[in-house]
Amino acid sequence: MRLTTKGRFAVTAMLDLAMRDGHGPVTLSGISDRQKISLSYLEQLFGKLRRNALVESVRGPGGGYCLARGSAEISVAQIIRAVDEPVEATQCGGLSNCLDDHRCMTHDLWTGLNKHIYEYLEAVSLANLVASQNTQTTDKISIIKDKRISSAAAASSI
Amino acid sequence: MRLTTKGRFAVTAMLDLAMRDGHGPVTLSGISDRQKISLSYLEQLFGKLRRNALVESVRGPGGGYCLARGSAEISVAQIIRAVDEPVEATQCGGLSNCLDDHRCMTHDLWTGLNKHIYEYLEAVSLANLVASQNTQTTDKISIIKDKRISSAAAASSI
DNA sequence: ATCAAATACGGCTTAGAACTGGGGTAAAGA
DNA sequence: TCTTTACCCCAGTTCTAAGCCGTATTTGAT
Repeated sequence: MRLTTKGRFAVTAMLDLAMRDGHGPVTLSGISDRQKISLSYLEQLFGKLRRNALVESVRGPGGGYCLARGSAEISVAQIIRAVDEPVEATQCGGLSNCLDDHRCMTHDLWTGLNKHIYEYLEAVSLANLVASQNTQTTDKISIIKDKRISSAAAASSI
Repeated sequence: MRLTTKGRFAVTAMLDLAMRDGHGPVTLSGISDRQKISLSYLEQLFGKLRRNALVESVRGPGGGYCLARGSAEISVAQIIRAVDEPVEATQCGGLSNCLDDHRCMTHDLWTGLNKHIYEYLEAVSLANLVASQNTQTTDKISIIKDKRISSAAAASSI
């Protein structure tokens, strides 16, 4: 699984949708204003999100986008997978044809890492994010504490 | 923290180094042959690794690169950080200037995610990888088992 | 002492991905 | 009919990924 700004933009936009869930369709220009993402880029991203059945669209005045399911049923992993078409992580290309020794030395490594990250992101739903958004104050305190502990790491803006 | 093929190439190359540690300098052209990474790209990557004090170079015939420390002292996170100069994950740019409500909605989200991934990669050293490389057979079995459990996820080559 | 080969080192160039911007068309409501 | 929206396409820009070539430096051979 790749982790780039593209996926983060998509998650940000979907979180914006989730926070307005139940109040009718949300327009892309609204998301563009609030989240400072260019409108045409949002159109491209939501094209993929729609084709992956994560959102539904309504045309015409008062139209926009809605979540295709409940926010608890949509994970961060699903969003990133929808917009970030997966590139082969290992050199072997597939799963089975890498039996010849060192050629796929790192196959196990990336398989394990991908699995770990994937499981973590799969466990985080939009509903989780909305909830943590609403308890922002207490969260921020705990995050500041964390930053102090691993200050060197945080400073380099990983 | 970004996760791209660039970082994976760097880890693969460093793992090649680690497996030959103690047998004198390792040439980039050797790594290029074994790992199928272009020589010029390796040169670029090792420039960064050297400037980040992860490897040491020896010029001239018989020269090459050695690990700057023991393989147990070098983590995957350090390698990725060395070659993948960090881009700002959040829109706020910094840490403190994002108090105005929804503008940095996703700040906490990415901070938490980055922390999680970083800690995982920080815990994996080159020595760990070399060790798992030597017990390859048993590892592969356990990985195959994992694949079966989350088969849908693995199939999409995350 | 000189030459040639091996190697690291650094600047330059190309391919592709990540965005940005604009135009036009279709649907739906006012 | 007019406006607002999604939807589609293409062209341009900027940045990263990846590859290429010239130069400096060391070593070994002559």
